[in-house]
Formats: sequence, C-alpha cells, structure tokens
Amino acid sequence: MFSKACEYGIRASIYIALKSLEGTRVSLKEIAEKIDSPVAFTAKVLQQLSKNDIVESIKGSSGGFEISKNNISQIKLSQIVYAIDGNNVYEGCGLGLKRCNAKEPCPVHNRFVQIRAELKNMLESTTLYDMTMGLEQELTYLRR
Amino acid sequence: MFSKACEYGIRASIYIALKSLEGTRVSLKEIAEKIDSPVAFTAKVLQQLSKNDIVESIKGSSGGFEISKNNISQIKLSQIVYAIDGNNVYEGCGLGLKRCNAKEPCPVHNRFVQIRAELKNMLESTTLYDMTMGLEQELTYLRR
DNA sequence: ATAAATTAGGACAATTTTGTCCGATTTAAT
DNA sequence: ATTAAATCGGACAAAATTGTCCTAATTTAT
Repeated sequence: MFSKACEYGIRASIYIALKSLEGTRVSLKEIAEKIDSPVAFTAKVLQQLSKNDIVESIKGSSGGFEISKNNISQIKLSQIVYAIDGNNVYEGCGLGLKRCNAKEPCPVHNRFVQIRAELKNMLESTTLYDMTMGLEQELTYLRR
Repeated sequence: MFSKACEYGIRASIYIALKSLEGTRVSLKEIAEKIDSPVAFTAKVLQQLSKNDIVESIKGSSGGFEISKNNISQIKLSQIVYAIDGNNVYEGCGLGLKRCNAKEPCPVHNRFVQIRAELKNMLESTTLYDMTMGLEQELTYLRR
C-alpha cells in the first residue's frame, strides 16, 4: 500500500506527536528506536516531513523533532502520505494504464474507484491526534 | 497497489480470456502488443500464471496461451493477484509492523481492516469473465 | 527428417527503493 | 572560545523490482 519510507514516516510522526503532547521534544535516535526503523533512513524521511511542514526540526544541542499541539489535531494521515508517496495512492490505474478514467476506463476502473474513495475518505478523516490515542495505554503499538 | 508484474498479469489474463471466448489461442507477442507490455517480462509473468493454473500454455508451432471457458467464469481476480503478488495485499500491516492484529494493533489497524475487507471482497467477487465484458464494444480498454 | 513457430528458463542489465556513511552545520552548555 | 549534541545533505551501497537477451525444448507443417 505505502512505501517503506512512508510507513516509517507515519510511525515517526505519530511518535513525535505523542511525545509533543507530553511536552517533550524527541531526537532522531529515540524515534528510530521507538518505531524500530533504520536510523539514517528515518533521518531522510524526517527531512522530507520537515520540508512539508508535517514535523518541525530543531537543530543543535537539545534539538530534535516536535509537532505543535495545534498541528497534531489538524494534520491528516493523507498529508503525511502525500508528503512522501505523492498521489500514487489516489490516482493511478489499478491495472497500470497511463490514461484511465470514467470516459476511458480499464476493466476494473469502476470497482477500484469505490475502494479508493473509501481509502481516501479514511486517510483524510484521520488526524495525527487520532492515531496517538491508545498508545499510552498500550492499546496500540508503533513497533512489534 | 499491485506490482507491475501483477498489473501485466491481470491485463494479459483478461486479454487471453477475451480471445479464448472467441475460440482463438493467442501468442505471447500478440498479448504484449495488445496490453502494451514488455514482451520478455510478460513471458515471465505468464510462466508464473501458467504454473498457478490461471492460464494454459501450449508450446510449439501454433502454440500460445488460452483459458478454458469454464475457468474464465470461475477464476477470480483475487487468484491472479495471489499468484503473482502473494498475500501482500490482504495481510501486512498498513504501517509495516511485522505483527499487527486485533489483539496487538497498530494505530490505524481498525481503520485499515475495513478498507482491506472491501478490497478483498471486490477481488474475490470479480471473475475473469466480468473483466472481459465491455472490451469488445470498447467500453473498457487494456491499453491506453 | 527438416524447418519454422512457439513457450521455457537461465543469465544478465537497468532502474528504483531502501539503507549506510561521513563531513558540514547549527545550537546550547561550559 | 571550545566542546558536545544534534540535524542536514551529499555520496555511496545493497537489495528488490523491472526489464532484456539468448539458448533450449516442444510442437506443427512440409
């Protein structure tokens, strides 16, 4: 569904949001540990997220990553996905045709648009805040 | 969603089904042309489909590929996907966790299982025959 | 038997994705 | 000022996916 980069990006964002809600900034090293991802690769992903204003990066000693409380409740899962994977998830024919739309559909176009619409709806209605719920009480996990 | 190999595989299967319904066997070359795919790569995919009894391959002069009428109405899109991409589409956590289930879910597990269930349902209820409908009258296309 | 047309399959090549390494830069603390 | 702790960013490396090429094997027609 998503690229590895995107998976790491989502998990990282959720962890940063969680800690930001607690008022603490987190380092790359800590993030990679808590979401079980390769450190250097995660760094690249976080750069990408930083450039897209999903996370805020603070350089220097005592630096790290954080997300403002306001953004935690505003940022949608769809934005994180878009920042890393672009619109591959939404657009793009299920059978790989370059042109595929209602007028000139592939044989599964209509079946796919339905599924995709629901996926889109889900991604656009899920906030970072939503995804932090349950982590504290270990009802959900970021590494397994 | 699917790998390139899988996309070619689905399109190839649909084309073979279409021609088999007309009673004609088709060659690799013709398939690749009609679905606009790289010939040699498509050959590999068809080998895979043949091994999984999705298509029947006949060697030698006047050989080619075909699918029995019975199979055309029996084979589900899900089987083609499974033959090439395995169960990546169904299983596998949306955030890439190795273990992720109702008991130990990732933060988006519940949201994803819903989407995935509908996708699964769609793939399992769409037959090869269903996907050939519309091709003759150019209501749908296999290359664009 | 021979030739022609076809799929099978192994080896290789190119591209994309994933991952690593290291020096540069920035910031805070001493 | 110096040092330590952190991100940034470029270059490189490994792995996976996608794609190509060539020979072998099979079948039909002559």
